Amino acid sequence: MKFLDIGEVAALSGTKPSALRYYEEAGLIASVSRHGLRRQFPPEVLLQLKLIAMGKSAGFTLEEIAGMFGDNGAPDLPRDILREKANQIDRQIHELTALRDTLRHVADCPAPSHMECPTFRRLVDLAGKRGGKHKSSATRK
Amino acid sequence: MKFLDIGEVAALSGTKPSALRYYEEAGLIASVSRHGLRRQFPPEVLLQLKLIAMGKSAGFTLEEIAGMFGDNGAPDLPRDILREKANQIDRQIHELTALRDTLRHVADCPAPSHMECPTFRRLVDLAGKRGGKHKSSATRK
DNA sequence: CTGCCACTTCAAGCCAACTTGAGGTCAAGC
DNA sequence: GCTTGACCTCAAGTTGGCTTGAAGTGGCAG
Repeated sequence: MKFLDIGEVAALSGTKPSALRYYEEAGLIASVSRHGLRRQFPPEVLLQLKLIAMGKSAGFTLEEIAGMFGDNGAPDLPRDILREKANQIDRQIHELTALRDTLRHVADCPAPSHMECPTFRRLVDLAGKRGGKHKSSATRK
Repeated sequence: MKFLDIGEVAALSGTKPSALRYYEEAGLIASVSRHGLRRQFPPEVLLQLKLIAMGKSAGFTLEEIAGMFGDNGAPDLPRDILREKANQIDRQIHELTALRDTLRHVADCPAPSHMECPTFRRLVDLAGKRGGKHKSSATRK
């Protein structure tokens, strides 16, 4: 069994050792044993880290990510919850698409003030149209 | 001219007054005057807040967002920078799409361990393939 | 056997993005 | 003309996600 030192994982994944320890603490990854004091990570951890990176980039908190992928590293939840997460992400994709298109439009639109440009307004309107829950703004307390 | 009280803006946008003041402080939005002590916001601020929300959901910091949209509220940057931002977002959309598809696949795949499932691995691999800059992980100091 | 150096723990620090709280102001309705 | 309540300021607190620093440990090359 070829296990990995924290430094190797760091090098291979681009994640700093301190962050890796933090992730282990938070239950997102797990080392299988110790070699002396040193954590030994199974190679799968690299895949898990990729998933974690994806989740972060999706705007999920580490806690949400931890909930999304079980201790074993692979997604491990009731199917309908997974689907709900997927839909959440889908909504976000739509928002991002609108933002991307808005920026692209602005980069090409010759109008003096974008606020007046109907295309601009339509694009922006198009954004928020999706129910708008996620973990944002006005839902707390 | 019908200007808006901070409370009205809050109600209409779903952003708390404290956050609005914070945004003003940070230069993301601007009030046009005061009525007594009270900030008076132009209606455009609602559109700006939508753009800000989009930017946040895209994972940009407030500072980046402030840089993306000029004081006037509309995007206001050299075209190639706007295009670069748009491409950045595009990359993120690809990542999110991969994550969404991964979750959906897992929700439907009957394999006992996803780590073994080739479809799963392919989906995950598909994610990171895009150069991977953005403001993530291994770029700091 | 001796160092070296990559690791270890633990506490404290840091940044972003807000929120909370105390104490104050002021225009509008009664 | 007084109260009320939505606003104000400013300082401090909170949360998430790490990083940094000090002090210690232990496998392995020489």
